[in-house]
Amino acid sequence: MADMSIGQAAERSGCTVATVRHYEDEGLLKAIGRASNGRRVYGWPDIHRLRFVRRCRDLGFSIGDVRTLLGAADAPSPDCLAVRDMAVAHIDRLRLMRAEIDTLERSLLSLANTCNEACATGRSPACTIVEDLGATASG
Amino acid sequence: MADMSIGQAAERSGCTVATVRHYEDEGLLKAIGRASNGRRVYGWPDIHRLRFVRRCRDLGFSIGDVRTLLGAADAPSPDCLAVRDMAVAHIDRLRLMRAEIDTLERSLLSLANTCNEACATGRSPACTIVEDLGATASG
DNA sequence: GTGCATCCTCAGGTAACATGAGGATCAAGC
DNA sequence: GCTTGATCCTCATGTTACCTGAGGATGCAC
Repeated sequence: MADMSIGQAAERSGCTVATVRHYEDEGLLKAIGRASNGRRVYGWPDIHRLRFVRRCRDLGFSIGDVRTLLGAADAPSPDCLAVRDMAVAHIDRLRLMRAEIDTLERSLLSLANTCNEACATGRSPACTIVEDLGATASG
Repeated sequence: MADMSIGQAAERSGCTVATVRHYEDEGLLKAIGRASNGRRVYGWPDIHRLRFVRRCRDLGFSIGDVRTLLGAADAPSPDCLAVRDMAVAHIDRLRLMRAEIDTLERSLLSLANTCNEACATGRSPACTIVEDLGATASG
């Protein structure tokens, strides 16, 4: 069950083959073995590491973040506090993103309503949606 | 007051100089005049167009979207319904993004709590945040 | 006339992979 | 043994929306 191909490693870690190679290029994996024919050989520890990276990326961490997290996880006594701090910092980033999204949604809704009211049955010269899009204000 | 340099155009449209040139390269601006010394010359219509593009980008539309929007706006009788449809479609995208952010935030919060509870006073071998990050589950 | 700011045109970098070229190898079926 | 299709390899380029820098010309103030 050990000694998997890159295709199997990709499937079992939830990555694409290209992504697995990319993570290796980025130095996120420990030395990957090669068979005599030159093909990469993966074991379960590699699969777990790939899943870790994949999950961190899904959580929105950058490759650089993951490098740091792996460094913390690889340490003799993992620095959980550093990991928690990165998580907390990332939560703050997510909240900012959500606030921006909320603002954008309100702007777009009022924009769309401009058209809904003026053009209930079709195009109307009274619709100002195009001009509104060009307005200077920031919403 | 007309005949502005690219620097002035950038300042008045809320873009950087590089971005103004980029939008021109992307074909989002109508033909920009040149002075005898080869420098670009902008008028107010160009500034308005730049603001339009900038605002659309801030609203999250891609350059391709903006191209479509400009096409609609440039038409003899602007197709406001097409513009509204793009706005509505974009609102849907924003809502999906927000849902993902909410999920990520919950994951990260429970992750951080793992550490908060186990390591109130410092690192603790009881903290599972590092292993939790590597967990397979997606929720 | 001496600087410094601004402008010009390429060219290459950024993030995180995806895609494709061109070629080798493997496993299955006949 | 041979063909066929899937998988693998490396290397190069594409994607998005710009940013940064090289190398050089110009404009404006003192």
